[in-house]
Amino acid sequence: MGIRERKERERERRRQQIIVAAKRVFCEKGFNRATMEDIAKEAELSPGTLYLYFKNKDELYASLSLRILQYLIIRLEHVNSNSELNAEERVDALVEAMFDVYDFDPLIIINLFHLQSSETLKNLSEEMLGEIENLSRKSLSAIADVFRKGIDEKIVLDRHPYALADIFWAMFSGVILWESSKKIINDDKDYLKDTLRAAFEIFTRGIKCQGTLQ
Amino acid sequence: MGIRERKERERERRRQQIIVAAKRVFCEKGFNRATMEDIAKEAELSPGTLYLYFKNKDELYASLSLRILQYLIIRLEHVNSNSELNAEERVDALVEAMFDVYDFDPLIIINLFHLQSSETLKNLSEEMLGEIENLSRKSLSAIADVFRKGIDEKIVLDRHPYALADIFWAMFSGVILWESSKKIINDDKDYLKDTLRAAFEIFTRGIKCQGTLQ
Amino acid sequence: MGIRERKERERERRRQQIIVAAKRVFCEKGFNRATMEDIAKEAELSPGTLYLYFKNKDELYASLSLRILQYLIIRLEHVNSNSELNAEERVDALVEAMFDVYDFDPLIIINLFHLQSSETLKNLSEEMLGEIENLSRKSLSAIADVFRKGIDEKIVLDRHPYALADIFWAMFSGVILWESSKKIINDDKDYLKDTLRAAFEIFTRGIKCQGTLQ
Amino acid sequence: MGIRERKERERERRRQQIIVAAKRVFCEKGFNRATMEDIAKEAELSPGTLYLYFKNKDELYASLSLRILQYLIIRLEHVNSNSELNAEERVDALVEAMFDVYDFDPLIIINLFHLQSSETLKNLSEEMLGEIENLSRKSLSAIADVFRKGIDEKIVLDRHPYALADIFWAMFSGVILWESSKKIINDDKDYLKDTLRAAFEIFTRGIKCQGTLQ
DNA sequence: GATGAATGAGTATTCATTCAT
DNA sequence: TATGAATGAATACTCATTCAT
Repeated sequence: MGIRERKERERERRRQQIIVAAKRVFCEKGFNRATMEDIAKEAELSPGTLYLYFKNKDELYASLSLRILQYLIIRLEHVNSNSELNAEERVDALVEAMFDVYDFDPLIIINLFHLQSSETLKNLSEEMLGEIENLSRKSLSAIADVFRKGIDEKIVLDRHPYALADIFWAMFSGVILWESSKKIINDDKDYLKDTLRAAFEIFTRGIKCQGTLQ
Repeated sequence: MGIRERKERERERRRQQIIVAAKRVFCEKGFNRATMEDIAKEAELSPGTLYLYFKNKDELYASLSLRILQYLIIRLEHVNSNSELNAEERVDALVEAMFDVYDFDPLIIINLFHLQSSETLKNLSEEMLGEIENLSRKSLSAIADVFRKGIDEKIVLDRHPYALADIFWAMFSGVILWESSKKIINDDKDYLKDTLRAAFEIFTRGIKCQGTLQ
Repeated sequence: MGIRERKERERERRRQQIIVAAKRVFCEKGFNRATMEDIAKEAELSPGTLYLYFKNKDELYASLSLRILQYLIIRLEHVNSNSELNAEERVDALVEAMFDVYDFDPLIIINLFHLQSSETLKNLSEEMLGEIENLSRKSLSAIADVFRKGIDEKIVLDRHPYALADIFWAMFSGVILWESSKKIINDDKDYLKDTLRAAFEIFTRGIKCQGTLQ
Repeated sequence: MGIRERKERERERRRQQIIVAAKRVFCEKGFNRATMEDIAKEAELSPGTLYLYFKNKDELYASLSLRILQYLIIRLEHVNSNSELNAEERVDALVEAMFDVYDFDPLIIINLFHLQSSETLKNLSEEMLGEIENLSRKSLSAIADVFRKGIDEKIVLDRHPYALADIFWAMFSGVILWESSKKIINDDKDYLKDTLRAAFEIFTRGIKCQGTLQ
C-alpha cells in the first residue's frame, strides 16, 4: 500500500468518523438545532476540521443520505442479478431488501426528504448534486426493473414499471415517515415494522393480476 | 350578538388573515427562510401584532396544519354519515375525499410532517398539542371507520381497521411527499394526481378480499 | 412638524449617533480590528440595531467618508460661488478650504482610500456606490473650476483643469497620508499642517505662469 | 564557499521565492483576502514552510515593502553619488529615479501605506521594525540630499531639505494612490504616468527660486 | 528542513421576540 | 389593540498558526 493510498484511506476513515457523529447529532436534535460545534464535539474534533472534509453543513447532511442510497442500490442490484428468482419471488426479494434498508438505518430515511428540499439543495456542490441525482435514478430504476419482469410475465398489472416503482417507494417512505411521526405517542419499532409488512402485503396483492397468484 | 361575541369574531377574522398570509409565505420560502417579518408584511400587520394572535412562530405554523385537519375531518365524517353507501362505495368515497383534501391545499400537507418533528412540537402550547392530537386521532378514526365497515361486510381484508387506516394515510402522504420532492425535475401536478390515483387503485385492490369484488 | 417627519428626524439622529461611534472605533482600531460589537457598545446600542441603519460593516464605514465629502463640496462650492475673488485669490481660498476640511476631520480622510479599495466597494449597495461616485465627481469638478478660472485669466499653467485638480488632490491626500503614517514617530499635528502648508505653497508656485505673479 | 554559506544562500533563495509568490497573491486579492494557503500554493510550498521563513503574515507582507525600499535607496544613492550632475540635473535625475521605482513595482508602493498602519506594525518583530525605519530614513535622507545641494546652490527654495523631501515623497505616493484608486473607472497606466509627470513638473517649478531657471 | 492536517479563536449577520408608546 | 424599533442570543464559517511526523 503506497503512502498516497494510506492517506486516502485515513481520510476516508475521518470522513466516516464525522458522518457517524453527525448522524447521532442530527438524529437527536434535528437539522436546524444541530450545530456544527455539536457535531465537532461528538466527533472529538474541532469545528474547523469538519470543513476540511465537508464544504458546509448541508453537504455534511447530504452525505448521510448518500450512504443509505449506496446501500440501497447494492441491495437492489443483488435482487435483480439473482437469475434464479422468478418474477414473483423477485417482488418478495424486493420487499426483503427494503426491510434490510430500513434496518440498516431506520432514521436516516427521514432525512432523504429534508435532503430534497430546495432550501438544502441550493447549498450543495455540483458534484454532490450530481451524485444524489445519479443514485436516486439508479435505485428507482432498479426497483422498476423488478416490476418490469413481473409485467412481462403478466403476473403484475400492466402499468409503467417506473410508475409502480414510484408508488412502491412512496408507500415505503410514507409508512416510515408516518409511523415515525407518531413516535412521540408510540416509539415501538416493531409496530412500525408490522405496518410496513402489512403495507407491502397490500401493495403486493394490489399489483398482482387477478387470479394469477396467491 | 353581544359586544363580546363581536370582538371574538373580529379576533378570529384577524387570525385567519394571518394564517392565510403565513401560508403564502411558508409555501414560497419554506419554514426556516420565512421570517415573522415577511409574514407580517404579507398580512399588512406589524410583527408585534402576530404575537397577539399566536404564541410563537411554531404555533403559527401549527395553525396552518390544524386548518387542513379540520377540513379533512369534515370531509371524512361526511363519508361516514352517508348511510346510502355500501362498504365498497364508501372506500371509493374515501378516495374521493382525499383528492378533495389534496385540492384544498396541495402544499400544506407537506407541512404536516414538519409539524410532527419533535423540533417543532417542543415549542407548542399544551392546548395546541392537545388539539393536534385530537384532530389527528379523529381523522384516523374516521378513516378506520370506513375500513371497519368493509371488514364487517367481508369485502375487505380482516385487518385491524386502524392498521389499514395507517397504511392508507401513509400511502397518501408518501405519494404526495415523494412526488413533490421530485418537483425540481418535474413540477407537473397532473402527474402527481395520476400517481395518487394509481396508488389508491393498487391499495384498493390490495385490501379487497379475493374474488369478492370487481 | 408631522409625525412622519419627526420619525425621520429621529432616524437621522440615530444614524449620526452610530456614525460618530463608528468613527471613534474605526480610528482607534482600524477597519479590520474594529468589530460591529465594539461599535454597538460605543454607540450604546445592540449589534442588531446597527443593521437597521446600515446594510453591513462596509456600508457603515462608507458612510463616514460620505460625510466628509459632503462637507468638502459645500466648502468648495462656497469658494466658487464667491464672485468677489479673482483667480489668484480663489486658489488661495481653495487652499484654505482644504485646511478646513482637514480640521473638520483629520483622520477620516485616510479612510477615503480604504473606501476606494475594490474589496470594500463590492459590498456596497448600488445607491451608496452611486452617491460616492457622484460626490467624488462633484468635488473634483469644483476643484477643477478654480483652476479653470486661473487658466482663463492666464495666471495658471495652461493644463487641463481636471489634471491640475487631480494633482492638487493627490498632493493634499498624499501629504496627509504620508505624515500620518509617520505618526508613530511623530504625532505632531502642527508638523503635518506645516508640511501641508509648504506643499500647497510649492504647488501654487508651480502652477503659476512665469513672470505673472509676485 | 562553505557549507554554512551555501545553506544561507539557499535559505535566501527560498525567501525570495516566497516573496515573489506573496507579491502576486497580495496584488491579486489584497491583503485581507489573500490567505497564507494561497501564498503557499503559489510558491508551491506548504503553509507551514512559510512560517520557517517569516514570523507571521504581517512580517511576510512587510518584506515585500522592504524590497522596494532597498531598490529605491540604491537608485537614490546612485543619483547622489553621480558627481557630474549639477543641482538642477540632480533634481531631474531624482524624478527619473522615482519613475524607475514606479516601474520596478507599480503596485507594491500602495502597500507601503498598509505597512505603516498601526494594525500591521504591532505584529512585526523588533528587528523588522528597525529595518523598516532604517530604510525609510535612508531613502528620505537621500531625497533630502538632492534638495540640499539645490538649496546650497540657491536654485531651490531655502526650505529645510527634509521638508522638501517629505513633500516630494508625499506627492509621489499621493499621485500613485489617488490615480490607482480611480482604477475602477480608468485603469490606464499611461494616464497615471502622465499625471505623475505633470505633478513632478509642477513640483519642480514650485521649488525653484524665482528667476533663476527657465 | 518540510509537511499539511488539525486547531479554535474570532465575527458578521440574522431574526424571533419584546415592550414602550 | 397595534405598532415597529430595539434587542441580543445564536451560529456557520474562516484562516493564521502550530506541531507531530
